[in-house]
Amino acid sequence: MSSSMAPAPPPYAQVMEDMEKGQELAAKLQVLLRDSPDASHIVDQIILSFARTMSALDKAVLAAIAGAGEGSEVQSEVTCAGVGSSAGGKRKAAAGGAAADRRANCRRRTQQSSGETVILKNLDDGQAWRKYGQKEIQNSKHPKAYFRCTHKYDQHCAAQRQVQRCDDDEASFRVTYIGKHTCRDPATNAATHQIAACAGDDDGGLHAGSRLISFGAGAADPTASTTTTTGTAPGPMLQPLKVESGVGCDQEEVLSSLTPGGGGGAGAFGPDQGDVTSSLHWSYDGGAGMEFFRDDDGVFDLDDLWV
DNA sequence: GCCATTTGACCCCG
DNA sequence: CGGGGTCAAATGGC
Repeated sequence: MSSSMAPAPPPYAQVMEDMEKGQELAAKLQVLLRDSPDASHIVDQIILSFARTMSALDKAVLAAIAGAGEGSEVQSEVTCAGVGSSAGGKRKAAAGGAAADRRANCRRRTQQSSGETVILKNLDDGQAWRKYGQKEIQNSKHPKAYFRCTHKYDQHCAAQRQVQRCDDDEASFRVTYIGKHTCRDPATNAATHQIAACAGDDDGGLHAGSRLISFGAGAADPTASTTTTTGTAPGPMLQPLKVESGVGCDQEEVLSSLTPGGGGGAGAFGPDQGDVTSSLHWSYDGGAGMEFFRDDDGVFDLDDLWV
């Protein structure tokens, strides 16, 4: 967030300033509430919301300044889309030796270029993530875990996130969000419903329906894969949940059905890993007014700001 | 049996 | 060439 972004119009500066202030205050609040896992978690969410909003706003402004044109493709989405990748493309060339370049056409995202990085103590953000990889990172003590939206194929949701435990603060995680959720996850809604219960629950949050994992408090390794299965789509059939008008928060019917089976997760693994597939809580409606900053297609209603 | 996680291999980019 | 991101077979829980 370079404050030297000269052309930033007043409204933008104003918003950013307020956001930063809010984030700052939230951070302070977190210190005061560190005794309460629940409260701490909520503050995490608040901080995350601020971060995301600022990032989104920042990008939107940059794009606008760049010249209404497209050009600004900061990252070249990993699009292997059609190339029978996930569908039937089994790999297994290693053994044989015939390195079938199944990914020849796949383009990798340029580094972790764009994405909103935030430091969190809790990893559940209300979204359903599925871990697809983990890597030891060169200058880091902890590995980085890679997640994609559970509905990546279901609903073509491009959201991804990378989680890595901070080197200096073992209790915190550096979470990078890449892409936006374009899916409509039932679990999220259910979660929204649950949060209330969780909040008042002193049990640490681990509840029947809502698998809330509360980190922070216990010194226990937060990284342990407390697999929270998500209320993923019950079957191979993808439900027609996609919102059409894109507008509005996707919170309507609250389903109470959580994951049928799933779960799993090999129990054996050595090192730590900042992972945890989350599945509950609220979706970002908390920020109320913030919702209008983000749109389902990376299109921001700047008009409202530029006035 | 289904599905999420684990983990090593593969591949692209700097 | 090495690091980092992704894939997919294997593994294991429910």
